Amino acid sequence: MKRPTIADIAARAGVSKVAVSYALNGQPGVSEATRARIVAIAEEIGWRPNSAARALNGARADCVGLALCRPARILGVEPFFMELISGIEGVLADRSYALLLQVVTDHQQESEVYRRWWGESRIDGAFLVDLHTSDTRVGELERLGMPVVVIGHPSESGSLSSIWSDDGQAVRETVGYLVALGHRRIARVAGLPELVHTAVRDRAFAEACQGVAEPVTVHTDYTGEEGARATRRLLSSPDRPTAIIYDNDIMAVAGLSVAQEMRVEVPRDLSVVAWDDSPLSQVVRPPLTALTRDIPAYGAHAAQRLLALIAGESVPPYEDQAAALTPRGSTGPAPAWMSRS
Amino acid sequence: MKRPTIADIAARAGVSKVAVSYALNGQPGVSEATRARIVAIAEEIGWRPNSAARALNGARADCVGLALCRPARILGVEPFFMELISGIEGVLADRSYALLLQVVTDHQQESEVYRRWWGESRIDGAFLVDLHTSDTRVGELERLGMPVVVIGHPSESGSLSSIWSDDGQAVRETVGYLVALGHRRIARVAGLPELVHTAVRDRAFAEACQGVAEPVTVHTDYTGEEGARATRRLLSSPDRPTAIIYDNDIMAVAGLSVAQEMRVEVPRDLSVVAWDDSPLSQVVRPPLTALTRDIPAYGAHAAQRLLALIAGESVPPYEDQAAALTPRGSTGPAPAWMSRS
DNA sequence: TAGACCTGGTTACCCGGTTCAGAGAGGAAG
DNA sequence: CTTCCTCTCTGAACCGGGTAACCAGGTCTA
Repeated sequence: MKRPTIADIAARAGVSKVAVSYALNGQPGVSEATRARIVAIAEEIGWRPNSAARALNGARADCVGLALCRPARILGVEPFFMELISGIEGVLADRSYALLLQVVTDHQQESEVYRRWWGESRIDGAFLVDLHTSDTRVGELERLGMPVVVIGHPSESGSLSSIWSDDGQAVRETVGYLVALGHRRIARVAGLPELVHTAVRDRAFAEACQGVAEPVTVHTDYTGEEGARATRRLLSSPDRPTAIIYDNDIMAVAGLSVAQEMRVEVPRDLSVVAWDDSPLSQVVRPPLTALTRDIPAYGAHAAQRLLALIAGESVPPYEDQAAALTPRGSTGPAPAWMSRS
Repeated sequence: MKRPTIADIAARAGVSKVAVSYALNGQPGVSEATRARIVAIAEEIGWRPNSAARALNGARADCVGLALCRPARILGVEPFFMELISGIEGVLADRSYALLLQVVTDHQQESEVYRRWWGESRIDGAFLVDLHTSDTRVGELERLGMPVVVIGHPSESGSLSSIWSDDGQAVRETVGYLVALGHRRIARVAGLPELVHTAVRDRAFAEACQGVAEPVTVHTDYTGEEGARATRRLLSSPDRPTAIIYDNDIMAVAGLSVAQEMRVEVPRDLSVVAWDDSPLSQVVRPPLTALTRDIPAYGAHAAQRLLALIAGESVPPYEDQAAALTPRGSTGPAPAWMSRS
């Protein structure tokens, strides 16, 4: 049971291969009657174009690539990537584009994967995520000449097209809110320091606190364990913070547990803010005040841009909506003892 | 800057295309000296085989497919799939296999995606997950004649190869443990009832409780909200359960919050068990007793089997390790008032 | 009535790599 | 000195589509 080809259809319809090709691609050159006959036969024998044969003629691969360079244990925990992927998928599926995915262990391997996929014409373009400061991948991808959309800050994307959201804005909004509530010692449990968006948040955080609050930033690897450890250390310090901003929700939840374990009541003694909202933020007690972003939409925009790029359009950097603060039960006025200190 | 082809290499080396093909594929038919020269040139100009051209000759696509049929919001929350995928990736990456991923909205679309990928010879095989009772996809895939590994119970996999783990065993172990702790009213907040593994757990749960405890099962859609609602209802009933088993960890965490909100202390008044362990289970307070499975390993085994199947080997159904109970702080002896009831 | 122009179809060749049937060259055996 | 074999290497065909160029016949226009 071989796969049917256009030659089979041509034989059945009593026309040449070319007529079949034109008919099935909606090109002019065949009568409507013949076209209908050919389409009916194709339908009947379940013909599908062989993507390899098409690709050979320089056609699109109808596929884009994404290599993820994070350890599996973090990937599994952070909803961010799955949400991003499902957003990307939503757009790709409409255009029958597929997503080629590979988990890699380091940047060198990641560049190699992209080079291979592109070299083998398996993909028409790719996404680049988790930008590092002075990222080697940017240069490599620029050299390939492949359409790429960087999901990250344009300042580090070189000549590649990028999509980003203003994390600084979100930081300022959050700090402003906490300061208004009377908080003067605010800590941030941040993610990996080598990531560009961590650096952006770090800087914005320091600036936003300038003159109104004492900022403390602790870097972690995004896992709950490190989030818990950082929280324990922060809450044990003599001038402990009255508010903590966590760079993801899993760490915020971990921090919340540590606070409970240390008899620090949230939000009475400590306010907690989580970056990136997920159902998780809402099921814990108290529900977490969170920086909400529509991540699937973010992915969808990135996908649209990549497809436009592949179609040959020029795509300027695009700033997506910044995360917005969604106040819930985990934040409140700074504790009274603050004034005494 | 066109991609180099074997013709370019042939021209440079002063030999025919055929010699180049043989040389680069390690086939006999060229002298070692020529081979070395050709390989060196290929290396130098950065040649990569065009996968399309290879596929055209009936070669493998070096790619397998996975279509996920779950709403995005659930995908993002459940670590299961990301962990499964990273396990699959680990094996695929070693053999330079890629994973083609698509999120679909229903089974019909899913079958269509597989049919297209296979028809277009984009993939050499696929995984099938989230089996339903009397699943239409099984028949469709059998008809395609494509190598498929079903991640689910063999009884519903038809003639397709399958990999599964004995959820019944895990249920029995958990119920036995709870009964030994004195629990007599045990509830289960289960997942989607149409999924085969939910049905398997349902049955095993009913059987395990036979004669030793009163089982109650509530079905949900795996989200925290429904988990919370189910918990609220269970804890409000006059003969409320003293232990609840949740089908995933997000619902268990939600349930834990509901218990706290209702002043039901865990584990004093209520024991909680989560199915599938994740860092999340360990960061909440108290840490959750969980049914631990090595999901990445599960995915890895599935991938190995699929590759074997593609290689033409016959692959019998494979039973992976059952989930093992990892007791933590959320389970304890049944409350004293139990004896009065 | 001749030339230009559509219509519906064909032939020929390309894409990049694989495979198969030989063709020379060189060496060993008879 | 043949004959035969082996080792290298090549030309041609092929995989399944796409595309350019062309051609026969009918229609329109000058």
